[in-house]
Amino acid sequence: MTDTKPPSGVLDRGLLLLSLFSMGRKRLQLRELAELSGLDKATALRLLKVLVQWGFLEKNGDGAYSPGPANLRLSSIFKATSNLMSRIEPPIARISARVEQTTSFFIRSGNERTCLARDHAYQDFRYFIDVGGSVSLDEGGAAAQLLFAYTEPETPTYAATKARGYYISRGERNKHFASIAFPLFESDGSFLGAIAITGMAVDLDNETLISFRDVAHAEMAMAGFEVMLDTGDR
Amino acid sequence: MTDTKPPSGVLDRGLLLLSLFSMGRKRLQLRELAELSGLDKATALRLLKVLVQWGFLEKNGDGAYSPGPANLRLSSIFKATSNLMSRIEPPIARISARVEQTTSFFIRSGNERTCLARDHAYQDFRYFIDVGGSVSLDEGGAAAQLLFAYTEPETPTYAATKARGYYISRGERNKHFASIAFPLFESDGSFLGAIAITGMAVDLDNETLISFRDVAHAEMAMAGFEVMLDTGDR
DNA sequence: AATACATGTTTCATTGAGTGAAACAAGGAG
DNA sequence: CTCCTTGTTTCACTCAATGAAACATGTATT
Repeated sequence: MTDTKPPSGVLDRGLLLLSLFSMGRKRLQLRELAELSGLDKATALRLLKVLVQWGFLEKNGDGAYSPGPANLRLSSIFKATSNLMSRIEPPIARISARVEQTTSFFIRSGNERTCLARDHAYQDFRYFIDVGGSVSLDEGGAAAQLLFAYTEPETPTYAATKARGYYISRGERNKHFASIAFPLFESDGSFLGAIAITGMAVDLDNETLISFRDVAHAEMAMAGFEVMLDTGDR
Repeated sequence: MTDTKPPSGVLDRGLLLLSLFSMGRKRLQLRELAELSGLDKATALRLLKVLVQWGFLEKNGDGAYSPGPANLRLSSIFKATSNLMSRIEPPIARISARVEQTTSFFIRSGNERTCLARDHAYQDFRYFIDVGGSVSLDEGGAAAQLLFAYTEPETPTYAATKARGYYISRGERNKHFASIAFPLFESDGSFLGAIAITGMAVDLDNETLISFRDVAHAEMAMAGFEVMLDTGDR
């Protein structure tokens, strides 16, 4: 119920409070925020006032807090700036067109995965979260497993995933869907996030999914990204 | 050149750093951030590290900072939560359709105005900033004048604008455009922001603009907003 | 090459801003 | 009316934030 970490540093604590909000917890009141963050009520209250003052949160009539308009402002600057997003959208769209399935790019953001780019091919499922949306990593899915493998301390399971280079999930989040996820690296070898290709489980056996990965690898490589880490064979 | 206020409070300072970014200043380096905020280099550096750690900023290859993906996350929660935005979009769209001009809703956010909603009617000018975008109030425009009038201490000029109930600008920001802006209030009488209707100056004489305001007033009233403050005639 | 300059990073003694327990206030529920 | 929950204010103590200075690194200028 309670998080086990009350972080030190005023700014850390403020940003922690902000980060407690998610699509699943859009509105939180003082008590919940204090509980989830592990902060004292008085401390949380003081920080919240500042966050409201700057428009990063807003206080609703019933006393609950929710994200404010300042985030919209910064988000649109982020979109305009992020060369990652403008670089990644074209190859995502091409992969999506070639495999005729939904292709997404996820990054880890705290303990959630955020969808930075997505192309739906011809399908128009409303099941999928939108760009900018995020879900807890604990809810699983191929992309979540992959993000864990590359951002958590190494375990045998994670090491296996990394050695394999992809993760396939069937019915993990929704029983009718199947996904393959694989890592994406910057050209300097730094880990960026997970590409996931998702479609109806009945259409996609494992062999097909792996062939999709090959298609995606080729497109991403052409766009200047790395898809496999050098294992240092020199 | 330098801002005259180095605010106290660690969280304040951190959020100040975030708020320095705008569509006009998408990327800032440590020196600029320290200068603009009035903070010591060392202090700014420490705060920036935290902001990067949580994904609110990211450090680009050349050492410059820019807003990070955490903003995208919170922005999409904001959009999903803000009943203001979901309430205001339909009437904006209807006004836009009826007057066949671009209709926007601006709020004041610090010393800038942020576009919370917009409908372009049939036009597709790329001149306009997007939803979420913001520009300094000092750059003027009808919406800026109106936001000033309702959020700054009263002066004769501001009082006149409030008494009139609208503000018309011609060629203030761009010589080919003309706008009319008027205030929007919550049903409890609290000030929300400015509605602005903008189009080509040649098409829009003042009489036309004022008739647009009447259209907009009717639509906004139907959507449950107040458009004029009671002058207390009881 | 050598020098000067601009920008980023680390260190450390000082102190004042942040902390949290407790008391207080304001509702709501039973 | 009383009990319980949630939000707000107060205040003495102390730890985390501060900023000057030294250091590192990189980029122009001569």
